[in-house]
Amino acid sequence: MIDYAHALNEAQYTAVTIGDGPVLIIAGAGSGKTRTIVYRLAWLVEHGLEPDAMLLLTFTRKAAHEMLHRAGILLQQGLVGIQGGTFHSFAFSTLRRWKPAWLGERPFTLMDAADIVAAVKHCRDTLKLGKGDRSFPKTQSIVGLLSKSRNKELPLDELLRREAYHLLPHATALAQLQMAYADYRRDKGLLDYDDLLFELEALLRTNAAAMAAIRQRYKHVLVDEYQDTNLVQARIVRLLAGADEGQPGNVMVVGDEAQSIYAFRGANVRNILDFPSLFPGCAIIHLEENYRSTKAVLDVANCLLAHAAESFHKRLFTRQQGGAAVRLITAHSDMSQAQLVTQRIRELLDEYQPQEIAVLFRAGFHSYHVELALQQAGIPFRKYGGLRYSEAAHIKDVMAYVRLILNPLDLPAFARLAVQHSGIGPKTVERLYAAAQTGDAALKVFAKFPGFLDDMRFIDELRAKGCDPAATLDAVLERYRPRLEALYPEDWPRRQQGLDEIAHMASAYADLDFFVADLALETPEDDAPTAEEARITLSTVHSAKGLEWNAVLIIDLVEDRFPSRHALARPENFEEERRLMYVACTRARQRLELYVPSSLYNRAAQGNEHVCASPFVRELTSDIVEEWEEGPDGILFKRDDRSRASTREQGDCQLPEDEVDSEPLAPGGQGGTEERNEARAGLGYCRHRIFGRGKIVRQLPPDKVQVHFPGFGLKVILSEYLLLE
DNA sequence: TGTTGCTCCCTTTTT
DNA sequence: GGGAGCAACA
Repeated sequence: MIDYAHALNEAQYTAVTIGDGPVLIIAGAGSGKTRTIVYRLAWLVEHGLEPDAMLLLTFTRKAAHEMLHRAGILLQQGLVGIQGGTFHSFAFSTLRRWKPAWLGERPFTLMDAADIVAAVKHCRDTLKLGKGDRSFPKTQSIVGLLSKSRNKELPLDELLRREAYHLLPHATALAQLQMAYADYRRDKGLLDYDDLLFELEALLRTNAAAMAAIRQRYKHVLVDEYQDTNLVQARIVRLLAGADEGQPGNVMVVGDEAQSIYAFRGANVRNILDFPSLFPGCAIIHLEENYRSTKAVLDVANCLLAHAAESFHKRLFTRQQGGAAVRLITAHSDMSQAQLVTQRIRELLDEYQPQEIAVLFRAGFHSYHVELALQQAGIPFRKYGGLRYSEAAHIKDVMAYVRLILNPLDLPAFARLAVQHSGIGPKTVERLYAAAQTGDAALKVFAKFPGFLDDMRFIDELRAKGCDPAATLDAVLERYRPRLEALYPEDWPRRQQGLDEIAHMASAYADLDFFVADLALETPEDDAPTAEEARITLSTVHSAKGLEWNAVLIIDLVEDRFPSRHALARPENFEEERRLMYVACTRARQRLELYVPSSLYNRAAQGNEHVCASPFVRELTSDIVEEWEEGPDGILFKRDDRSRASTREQGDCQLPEDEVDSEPLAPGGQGGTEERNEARAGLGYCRHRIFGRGKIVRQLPPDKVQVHFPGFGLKVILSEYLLLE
């Protein structure tokens, strides 16, 4: 038997050994949340619950695997049968078992990000929406809006009113697109990420047999990162627990509202706050002691939360005293920042294993310079977040074959293959696709493109053979090889390696459709269990969620980057950036270093552009961070307290609130101003200091100017001297 | 009419 | 580095 009382603190012990019924665990960063879930799984098994009667829903598949693995070790037995994974992967496997009724006999395919973009673009082109209109949003942003409207469950026009006021003139067109895109998926048997969740909910509500079978199977449901669930996910939890039928429900949810960082995709903090009222009689347990970080790290984290608009009534505490001081490092530029980071990592490598070091950043492309510098220094790294592995062109090509084998109606895949043959463009694709559906009339159109006809025959053969995933991938790779060499004469061997990796992964699957779905649902990074050399980690903060390292370096802590410039439009977005910064800092166990470049290289300006330090950094007082600065010779030196005060004044671009005279901007107004005059300025907005980019609309004598901030939907009068640059 | 090639512009976060 | 738009070519 496991000695639970000895292994856990009091609160953790209560959580692990609590009886049936709903439980809410509020777990601060580093408070042993994973440990608690792992022991809970083990405890349930020790107390007679069959492993396959548990459902563990986590934020990434990796997290689920990790927890199941650790619970298995505790119990000294493999935990066969526990269903663990993301909401999306659980939805996929459930829907595969109980297909949505509207599909009839047709197969369905899960779309990946690229398919969704291609589909929406197709709809946009077909409807001829926004042709030649530069103010019409890009396909990518449209995809984001459509998904957001579903995730937040707001009608599109309402969403636009709230979050994209400037797009209101296009509301009708976008609504049209939304419908066309829905029809498109329905016609072709395609599901996007959001469909998975809504179809699962529909299934649980309407298919009594399926519901009964699922309820029969899962006696306990555990949900991790509950603060990042959206409305439909919360309803799914309710349905699974049977709460709608008045049952108490054996459901344990774990989360931390201070770490909610997915509001942008519809996550709703209300879910965790409202849990007690939705599940009456639920037990609430707080895990507050931090076991991860030193006091120096927690001081910084607590300082960030203390400045939050919403109070979290939360301070992390630790018994670990002191620790290395948190360093705040100012570099000349993003280039020299990369050099400093690389140099510092070299030093840290004397002290830590590579896998104990991470560099974190707000957006994927921010790490570009650091990647180069590390490469030159010969320091191996692995990057998470940003551009995905499966989004590489050659991988998409190969997967297009595979998808067509599964679902002949998959238009994005069909188009992808077709346009590779010369002479086939968008119009011909449509004719070919239509012909392919009707059968015999096909040959005439296809005859002009024998290469493509061959492709189709090849696909039909493979479909008829019904090969296993490994054999299918082998056949497709062999066929694709000549094209790969022709397309990428320089680096095809590297790409071939990636393809071989994909083929290897496929061999772990019995069913092709699960393989395709998994590729869309999660980046296959946790591969390489081989004796590969250890690497340091580069990661977006979002992808670093739930992970921890001994040494964490956060880079590009400047305005417009962290917080992201997109977060300036609304105060609540700004608050999410703050929580994101909090998440980033609390990943560190022993060492935390914050890097602030004073300038960023700007290609358009052909030079370095001065940038202000992130407002989050400016909040940190000199008693909790140790300040270092890059000297003219590129060597770091420690700054004394007095010099700090003056640099802070200089870096602070706050505008006194009484200087701001703002009026809401009429929708559609002020489109396409020719003024080349760009201004950066700060203006008081609510209680926050928010900075953005605006255009000078007109000069107002003697010393004021009117500036339009598209991001705010505002025109403001500013004193000229307050403008930077 | 449809395809291909060229240039300009912007670049969040994820299932 | 990729998407969108525009102009030249088949």
